[in-house]
Amino acid sequence: MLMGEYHNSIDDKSRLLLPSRLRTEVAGSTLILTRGVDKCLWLFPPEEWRRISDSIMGSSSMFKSKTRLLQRRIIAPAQECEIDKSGRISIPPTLRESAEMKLKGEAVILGIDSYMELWDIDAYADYLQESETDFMEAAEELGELLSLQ
Amino acid sequence: MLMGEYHNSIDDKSRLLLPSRLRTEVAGSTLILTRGVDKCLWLFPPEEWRRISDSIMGSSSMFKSKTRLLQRRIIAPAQECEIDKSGRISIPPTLRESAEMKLKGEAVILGIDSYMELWDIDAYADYLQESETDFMEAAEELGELLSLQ
DNA sequence: TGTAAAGGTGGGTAAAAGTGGGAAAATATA
DNA sequence: TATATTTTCCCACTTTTACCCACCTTTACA
Repeated sequence: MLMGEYHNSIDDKSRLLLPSRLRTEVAGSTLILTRGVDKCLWLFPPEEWRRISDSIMGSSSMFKSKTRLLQRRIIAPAQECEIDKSGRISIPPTLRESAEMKLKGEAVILGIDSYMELWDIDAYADYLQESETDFMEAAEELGELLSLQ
Repeated sequence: MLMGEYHNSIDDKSRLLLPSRLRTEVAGSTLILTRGVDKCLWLFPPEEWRRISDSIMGSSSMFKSKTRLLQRRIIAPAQECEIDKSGRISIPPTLRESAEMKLKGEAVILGIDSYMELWDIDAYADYLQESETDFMEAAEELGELLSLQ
């Protein structure tokens, strides 16, 4: 299970080192990188990506507007990427820019169960701050849910 | 499977380079270009185009107004186009203008499973912004779908 | 605390991808 | 038929990417 929050920097060739703790959790050297919901990138092992993309593509038609939205925001931006011999992935410029990640900038890498999230460090700080109230609410709801069990 | 979001520019001869990653996925050098739903162009491999056009023409009659609309918006504007030796297609001016794409302007190329979408970069940014709320909704629904599996 | 191994960083180089533009061919115009 | 305009084809140049290797830093352990 992927876990952990790490801060690594993107080099001037748009490469990002994946922490070795996370690397050992994913089987092969191929991952799927795409735009996430919110201002971040998602990084999936291939089988996990297949689950997501199948459920978007499966029940859908290019003639439905919600399908097209999901296809354009999630499916289309996706890229296969290889982990190089030093454990880095190379982030295509279009994807990097969509998450406001800068060359030579600090990135946050989150391990979340079966996938990873990549954030620009400032964008992530902003996100956490903006959503503090929502987080408190969510925590309350979770508390109620748990006390019922 | 076609995947990826790319930004290339249209040159002053109305030519657009198709990213090599997408080119390798389509078999031949002939593609069908037509107007898409929303302010974009659709680019199909011939067999995929046949599927779409058959399904529009098949279930329909020229004496139904909605059929005529689909025929006029999707079927009629379609053009065959060839990929040249440098991997570019030449976009006919009428189609280019229907998607607000400018000479020497930046275009967004989306790979979506079995076809491609072409957008003017500003028009695409506008589209994404306008549909942000819908996207969040669609993402929530997708989340519920996935958690049931 | 020395040494080896693993983890992390930077950069050089060759190949591939992308860009622009000239010349020839085709089409249109006078 | 001569001239102008557009389109197509091709070539050369520039930029980007992929791949590799060397080295520096941290960690683990004797």
